[in-house]
Amino acid sequence: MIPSADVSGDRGTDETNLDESFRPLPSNGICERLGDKWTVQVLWRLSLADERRLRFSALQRETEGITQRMLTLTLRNLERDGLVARHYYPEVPPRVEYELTGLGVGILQALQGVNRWVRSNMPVVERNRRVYDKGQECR
Amino acid sequence: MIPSADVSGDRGTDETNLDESFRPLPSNGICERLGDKWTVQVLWRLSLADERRLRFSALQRETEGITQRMLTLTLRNLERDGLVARHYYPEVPPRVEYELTGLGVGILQALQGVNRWVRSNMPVVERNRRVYDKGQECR
DNA sequence: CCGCATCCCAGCCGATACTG
DNA sequence: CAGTATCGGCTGGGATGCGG
Repeated sequence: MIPSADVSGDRGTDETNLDESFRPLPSNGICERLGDKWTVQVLWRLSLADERRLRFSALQRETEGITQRMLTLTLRNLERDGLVARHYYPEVPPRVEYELTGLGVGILQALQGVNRWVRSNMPVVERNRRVYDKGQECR
Repeated sequence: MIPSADVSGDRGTDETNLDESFRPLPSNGICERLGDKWTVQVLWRLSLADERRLRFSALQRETEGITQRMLTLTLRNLERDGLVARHYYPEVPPRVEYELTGLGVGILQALQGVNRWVRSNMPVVERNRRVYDKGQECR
């Protein structure tokens, strides 16, 4: 479904504007991860932490609505990708802390563009949706 | 009939580095859309088109592996959000063309950061995954 | 040519209960 | 405290067929 494996990072010298600047598609690979329900939220929470590390329970408390199961799964995937580091302290009771890696910080920075776009344009999109739905309902 | 070009770019005063710069979370809203399997691919294909408009069939041909059903649904959602404009010509046989709106171009630009990140860092992530999986299999 | 309707399955994700 | 295990619902999305 995508020949994703051979990206051979040939430096990102170019672009900022449209036209010829899109060579590869941003899709798939990481984007699957980012598409997961909780991934971005969790990364974001980690980036906001006063201390750079957060305990599992703190992370759950601060991530509105996430279940223990999903937090575990999300963190496992992020750890596997190398975006988050897990620190395990075999005490009693056990303590586990998570922190962003350099890679994790990088992807959050890469998401800033989307973040800004959403902040300025989400209201427009929502209006568009209402208008569209309005137009549909009387058929 | 399209609210296209009003990407009122309200200045990008802030950011570039982490710490205090993340106020709102990028999650949800549009991100649900972007998380859909085909959304980004389709937007990307539209941006690559020599002519700014593409017929449904052309879009399907150029989007590797998408089904008719999913292309229809994806385009409907993008149209609803105002990211894509639909042009219907009631000929026989019918012809329908799609093109990016200003909003659609804008979100693609916003995705450039992610695009670049993926290009430079995806190989690292894939290596991380292999290492992690290696470490897991012998338990 | 374009797209809707139907059927159906895989997997995500939530709820809940159990361990070290 | 920080998981793991299990069950089950819901929905995204593929396959196929029909209709204007």
